[in-house]
Amino acid sequence: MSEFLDDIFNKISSGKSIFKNREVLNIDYIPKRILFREDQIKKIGETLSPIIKGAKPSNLLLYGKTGTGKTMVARYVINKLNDYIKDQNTIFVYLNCRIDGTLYRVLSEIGEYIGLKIPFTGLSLSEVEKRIFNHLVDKGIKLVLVLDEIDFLVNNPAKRDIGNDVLYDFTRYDSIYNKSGSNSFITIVGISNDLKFMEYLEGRVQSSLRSEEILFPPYTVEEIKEILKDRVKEAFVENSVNDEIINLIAAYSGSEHGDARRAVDLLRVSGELAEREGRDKIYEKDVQEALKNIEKDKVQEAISSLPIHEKAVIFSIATFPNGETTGHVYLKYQEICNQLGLQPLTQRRISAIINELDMLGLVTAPIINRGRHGRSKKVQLTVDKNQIVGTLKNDEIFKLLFNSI
DNA sequence: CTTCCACAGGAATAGGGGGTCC
DNA sequence: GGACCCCCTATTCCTGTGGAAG
Repeated sequence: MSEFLDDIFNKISSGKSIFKNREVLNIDYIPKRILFREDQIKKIGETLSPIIKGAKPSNLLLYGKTGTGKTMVARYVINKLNDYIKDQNTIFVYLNCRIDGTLYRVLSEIGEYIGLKIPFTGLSLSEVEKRIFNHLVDKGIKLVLVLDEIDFLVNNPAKRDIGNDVLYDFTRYDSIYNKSGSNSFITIVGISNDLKFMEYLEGRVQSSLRSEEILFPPYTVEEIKEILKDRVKEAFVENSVNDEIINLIAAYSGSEHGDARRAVDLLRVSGELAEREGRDKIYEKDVQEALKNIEKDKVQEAISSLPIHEKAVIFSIATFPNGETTGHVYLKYQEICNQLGLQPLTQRRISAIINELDMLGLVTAPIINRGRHGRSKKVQLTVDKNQIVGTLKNDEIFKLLFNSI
């Protein structure tokens, strides 16, 4: 047992690492020079530049799919801009609306950034908003608010109205709320990878929010290669990653829609695999292995963090290799609940859970019409069944199910 | 051309858990 | 302590619907 560990640790400590600077491969690393995004950087810079003189820049929207560099570019420009700003009361706030989760948390986070203590629950949204605005007016703060994945504030039908209301208030702050002559303002930089995002926005919010729009196209495979080369130079010891490996990674990750984040991630994991074996070079098999690992980790993480009923549902789905209708999945689910001693939820709820699993990318659930046989969803696993079973075997409650078979 | 299946998915509601404010 | 707030899960009730079977 302990020789095992010694073995691993020895390899790492004695063998010289193939990494020179691992940090370069982190998701939130901002490189010193950014490739293939000059136009976007320029445009954002120009739009925001009035703030250097204390004037309000117009609002801004950044569009593009995942891994096209939106976040990185936004942060890059803001960091640079910060160097030019002497005014204590000019504040840049970056936050990710999806990670914060709810509108309330987004607001309280904003509050925190501008030096306001907002309890993490208990207040009404309008109260939080009022406090933020009052504080901004009092201190004369100039706020540039970068809202990453801003679509999360309005793409939830249940909360769409509230999301729109709050965004509207924020865009209106300068003219309505702040009439007392202080020169405080709010500029919003929205980032979205959902191109349908606009449909969720009410007209009144749209017009003020989208005064400037900047598109981030997917990277081409060639561009991804260049990006990878750039990172390799900084991150790895010389000669540990050759061009073939770079081409391979670029091909794997770029073919779909030019996702640079995925490419860099793949590079990092490949490197880690090679390092773990004490090698000084990345081989092709490392990349393949890394590809598998990334997928596996994602699935495992997604499933193990699921609530118990959702686990039961996905397990039910997993028993039908060719997809099944909601009704049959529900019957199977009830069966499983009985075996586990669980009170089954209603079908309505299961239907919603299936949709949630769909959103997580674990299943597909397109609606199908079977005429006389009604209308349903054809629910099918998109990941390997063995991964589901494997993960659930380690689950405290699901273990019972497998032991009894 | 009509029927009618097997659900989808919206709306209203409840309740429990987190809290603040006065 | 009471009024009130947000968040999330879940229930009940409901109306809507594409197309094979008749």
